[in-house]
Amino acid sequence: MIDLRLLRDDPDMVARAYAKRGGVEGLEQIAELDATYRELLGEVESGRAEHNRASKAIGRAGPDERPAAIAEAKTLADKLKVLETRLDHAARARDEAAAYLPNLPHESVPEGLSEKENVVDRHVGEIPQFDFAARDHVTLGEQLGIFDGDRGVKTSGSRFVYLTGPGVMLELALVRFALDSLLDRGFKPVIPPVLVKEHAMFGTGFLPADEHEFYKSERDGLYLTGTSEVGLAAMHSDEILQESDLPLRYAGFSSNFRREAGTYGKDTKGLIRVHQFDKIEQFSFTHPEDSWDEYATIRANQERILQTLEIPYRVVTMCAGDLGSSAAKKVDNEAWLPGAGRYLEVTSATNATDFQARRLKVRFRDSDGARLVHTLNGTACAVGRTIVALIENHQRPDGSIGIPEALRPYTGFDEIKAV
RNA sequence: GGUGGGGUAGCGAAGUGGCCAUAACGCGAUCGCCUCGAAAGCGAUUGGGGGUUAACCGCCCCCCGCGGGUUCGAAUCCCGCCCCCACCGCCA
Repeated sequence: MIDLRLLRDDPDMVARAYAKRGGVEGLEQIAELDATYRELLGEVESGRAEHNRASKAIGRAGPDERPAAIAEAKTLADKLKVLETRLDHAARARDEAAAYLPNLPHESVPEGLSEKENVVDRHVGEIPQFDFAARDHVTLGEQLGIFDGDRGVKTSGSRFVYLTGPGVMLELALVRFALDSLLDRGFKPVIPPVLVKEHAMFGTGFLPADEHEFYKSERDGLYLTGTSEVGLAAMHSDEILQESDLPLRYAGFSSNFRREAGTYGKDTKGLIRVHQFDKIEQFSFTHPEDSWDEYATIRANQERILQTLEIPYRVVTMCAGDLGSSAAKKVDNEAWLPGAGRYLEVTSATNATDFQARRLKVRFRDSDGARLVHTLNGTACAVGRTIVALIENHQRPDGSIGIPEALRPYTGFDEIKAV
């Protein structure tokens, strides 16, 4: 949710900002709905004031004045009821329309309407030069018993896998490694609920826009989250935090569930695009003035993890048209996959500014009263895709995988032997 | 799932149809007085959202778990839901 006052005070600025993302439909209507709402609100409020006065007068009235006073108050009450119904409709119409408005892109976000216009900023790390034909992660993974895709399909359908043997050890090692690299930087580990109420999905901006992306338990009215961001963001909903407690930093670990609707035929094998995967996620609640510094912190953590794992990657800034609904800015790191011969998104960092905070009502108190915080999220380690990048980049001619130095204390072994 | 009790400010808690909503009372917090300093004591202050305003002041509206209803008027009465506590049942 954006601040509708912005739309009220400077509609051109808002329209220009949205035009950068490809425009939004019905911006003028929303402005009109808002104006109608406020006009009605004024009428209702003065109606209520009048009625309150009449009503209170009854309490003080003597027995003979009472019937007349009651009759007068009743007339006012009836009139009010009609107005209040209209106000109610107006508020609903405005809020429903406004709920679809995405965040305003930050000025540093490049122009562009499709992912083709995302900007590659930098390349980091050595691309490995193999003197043998590099295998892709599907071949390596099934050969080495890291995962079992066929049985995943048997049990749960396509895009489900069993992670097995060394795959499990690798996952647990990566999780603990990523967690450790955040703990000493003030991130508190959290395993959030992955089944959440509608308000959490709405508050993070995944609803109403991306409904089709998520599994839902209709019977209980709960959604399976596609990222621990949801549980972490909602953790402080309806709270007023202490200014001195900011930034609040969390390292969330959870399984994530995505329906991957509309991706039929894309990455159907292996760990790249699955309905269920585990991930360590950074999430920060910050003072609004500090959120871009925090953004840099989160991104630095992401890059450090990739570098430490000796995975080459490039940094891609999303253009305005490719931003998620809550994002003012989004930057991805894409790992190079020597086997597949392409780059793969392995991390993503978003500054949602006050967009989620407004919907979730997460505020802090300073001398001006309660103000909205900013929220940010960024992958620390998406386990499945990191395993993909890791094994493709650290494969050896004989089909074994070398474990990067920094991960060995966590795996307890320094290679996955060829079989 | 059943029965009983409960959800009011940062916390505890009073209030069972108007004179009780910034809301009694107590605690905590902040500021001031006192003090060399502190404690004690005394005094003051101490919620959120919204409208009006260029902004401030002011004025007004809304908020007693959530949503409906009854009434001129609801924290208070009625209905539904959620959550907490206790016991029972069921399950690990």
